[in-house]
Amino acid sequence: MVKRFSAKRNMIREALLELDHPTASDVYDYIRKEYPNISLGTVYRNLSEMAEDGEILRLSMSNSPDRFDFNTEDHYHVVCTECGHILDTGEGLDAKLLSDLDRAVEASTGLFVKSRYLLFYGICRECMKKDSGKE
Amino acid sequence: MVKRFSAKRNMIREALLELDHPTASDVYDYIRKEYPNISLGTVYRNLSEMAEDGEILRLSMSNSPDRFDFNTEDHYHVVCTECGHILDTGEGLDAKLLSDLDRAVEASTGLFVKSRYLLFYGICRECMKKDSGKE
DNA sequence: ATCCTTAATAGTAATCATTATCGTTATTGT
DNA sequence: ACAATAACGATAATGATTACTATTAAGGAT
Repeated sequence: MVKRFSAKRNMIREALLELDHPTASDVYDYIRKEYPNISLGTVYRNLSEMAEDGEILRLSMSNSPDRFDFNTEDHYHVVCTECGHILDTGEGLDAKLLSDLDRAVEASTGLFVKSRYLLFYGICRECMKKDSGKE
Repeated sequence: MVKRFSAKRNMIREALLELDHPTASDVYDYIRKEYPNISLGTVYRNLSEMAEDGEILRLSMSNSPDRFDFNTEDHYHVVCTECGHILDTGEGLDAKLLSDLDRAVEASTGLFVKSRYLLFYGICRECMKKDSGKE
């Protein structure tokens, strides 16, 4: 199936650059401000295809809609449990640590590790400041 | 809200012991074989409450329904991308490796890590044997 | 520049997982 | 036994996502 040029797909790319780990509906809302005639289905279809093609990443968070990331470099995500903000780890998350972890998992399970999905939860800097006053 | 005895909840506990990381509907089907009058809503409600209470774990896999784990010990999960089988890591997944990883993430993001969700993908032993014949 | 094939779209229906509602049932303390 | 209300079954509702269908529009061939 040969890919054709699509203005909508480019708008979606632009939205991904502009927004921070947006959901499909974030992207939809963003584009709709300028071009109210885009369809939510189009957003979902394009995001899914782009993720399928490896052009973007799909992040599945528990209990909330999937999010998408234009950054396909090897990196991971952290979620602030206070404000919900999602941050990227720098892409050089110590490769040795990760491969040691893979080896440990392999030793423990017998499964040959091909990839991993890591998500960290905690308190971000901003919320730490905000919270230090109260409690 | 004081918890009362519930025969259905005990059936759900039993199903969790019997089945391997089941979804809510796996549990429902399992119990229904013996007690066809159980309601799917009851299964969902109990599983959610038990997970909320920390009696069991809720695992959210991407693109598939949540799964539940009676084992609340500190451990992680690996998924075989061939057969879909979910395996537990032994619970002693080198605490030092994990805390080193936390520190690396903290250094990279500024977020103070409180917990993590780790999922590994790969090929399990059985599928490795099966596959070694072909290709 | 026009024609053809079919990718892409808008609009909407359908599906899937999950939660909420509500009238009834059943546990447990009095 | 009785009253208060947790738990239940049945089913409606919600939210996220995918599927369907008729229409539009890339872009290569004529």
